[in-house]
Amino acid sequence: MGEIDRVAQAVFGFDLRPGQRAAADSVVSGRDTLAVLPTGSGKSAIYQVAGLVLGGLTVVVSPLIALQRDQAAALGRRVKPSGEPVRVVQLNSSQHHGERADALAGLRAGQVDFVMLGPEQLANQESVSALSGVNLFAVDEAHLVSQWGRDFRPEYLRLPMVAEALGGPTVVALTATAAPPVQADITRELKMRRPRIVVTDFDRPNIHLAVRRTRHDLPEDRAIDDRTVEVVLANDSPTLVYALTHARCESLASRLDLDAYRAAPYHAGLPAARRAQVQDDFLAGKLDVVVATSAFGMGIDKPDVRTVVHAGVPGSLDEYYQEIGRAGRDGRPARAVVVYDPRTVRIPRLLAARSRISADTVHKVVDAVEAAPGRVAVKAVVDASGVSRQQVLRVVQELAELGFLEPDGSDGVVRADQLPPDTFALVTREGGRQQSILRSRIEAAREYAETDRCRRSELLGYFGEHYDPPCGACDNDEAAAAARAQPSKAQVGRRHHTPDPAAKRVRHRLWGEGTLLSQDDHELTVAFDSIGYRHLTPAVLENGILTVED
DNA sequence: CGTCACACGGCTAACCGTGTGACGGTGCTTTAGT
Repeated sequence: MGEIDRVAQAVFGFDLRPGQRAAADSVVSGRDTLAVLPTGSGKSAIYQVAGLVLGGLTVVVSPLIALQRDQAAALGRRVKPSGEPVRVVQLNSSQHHGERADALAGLRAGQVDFVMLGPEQLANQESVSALSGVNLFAVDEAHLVSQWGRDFRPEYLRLPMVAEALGGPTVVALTATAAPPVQADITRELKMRRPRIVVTDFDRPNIHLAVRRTRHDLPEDRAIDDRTVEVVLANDSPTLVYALTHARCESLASRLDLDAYRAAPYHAGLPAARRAQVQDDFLAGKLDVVVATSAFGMGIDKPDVRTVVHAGVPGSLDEYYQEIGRAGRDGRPARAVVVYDPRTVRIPRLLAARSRISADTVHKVVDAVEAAPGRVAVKAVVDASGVSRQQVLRVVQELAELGFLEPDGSDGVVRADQLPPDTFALVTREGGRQQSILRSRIEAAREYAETDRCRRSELLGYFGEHYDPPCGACDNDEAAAAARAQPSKAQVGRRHHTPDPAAKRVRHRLWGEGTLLSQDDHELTVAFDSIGYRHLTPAVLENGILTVED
């Protein structure tokens, strides 16, 4: 029995499962590691066990203060093999002065095993300078690096610089969902060195998949609400409904409330206390239905959610899979239903368009950077340009990726060179590239809703996993079986699917490199690094437009 | 970007086309003032 198993047993009282074990092994041997493991499979055990085996300080980056708090509380109850308690501290803005001072003092004295914090804390000199002896740098919910780093929380993209400033510890990134292009994005953005990627089977066979169309003769909102209520009534609760706007959350929750469900809305427009109450009530079984935006879900571990309904298709299948993954964690049958109305696709489209950095912002930031000689601090650029810190960080990040700037782990931006005259055009072009990736992800989600093929096969195909249809547990397979009049049960259970973590890399004459996700007689699906998802005819392989790399 | 509610003009009775404006997600932080 190795050190890893001993620590897992002695400290946590369980054996690691194969995926956890493989990831922990890789981390302990010093390899940067990305672990893509299904929700509820104990991803945190990986950095916890590996951190204790490696010794020293483990920095854990986690997106929500509530998650940091939960993890710290759970970990702080553990006792090391030496008999000492595991020492965990947090750093965030909700702490009292004394609490923060104690945490910093403990860190400076080198008495801490784990520090839990958000990426923003790592832009804070006081926090960073207290960290020493860091042997492991863990990024939880790592898909957010890709999902939020470019716009919403740009501090996510500064993590690799901080890790380097901390002496370049081993990096472990953990997530439940990441299609191959997202995996590539995470390892690239975190600047992981020769990353080992551990991916376990994506399929959740107990979740039945279906899509219901709305009535097109009704106004959009009414059409969605009607069909969603119908679907909720027809399925078992507890139920989680995902809506795209606050207004839909409110109207659906009140309609379901009238239908004698204990239902509540949940979105970022509600006061924090109310949100906490809804979450607690849902976990405690005091609510049948929560109607939420994407704000709901991270850190929610409720095993008996029977139904997840999407009132409108989200902006990507990555988000979709993340959200339906909250159904049926107890392994018992559960259902995921999309209420599909082509009109609602405008919402993800709008949000994608809005996430683009404005030309005006790019101009102001570029001007401010050019006007200051040598090393410029982000704060100085904020003051000089009149642009918000968030927006400045986004432009600075783009300039860094283009190789014009070298940001460092502090608040500084190091100018490698004079900015070339076409800087503005290059940043804009990069923005256009990001836009086309976002649009292709939206289209892939829409295609999932519109397909008449096996949904499991389509969904897993998006994640680069081959699955031979039919699954027998989706609406399309059931409809096909019914159409054949003599449904053959022999099909079910005789299925073949293989995780394909080493999906083939290909090169297209126009679109450059990408990952081949699926291939059959009449269609190839490729996720291109430059433009996102595209469907191609197999002829492109024969005429050499697309070539497979070794 | 796209949908929809509402107002308006046209023009004489109820309604049609056109124009206009409102609306739309995710969290940290930090500070000023109750």
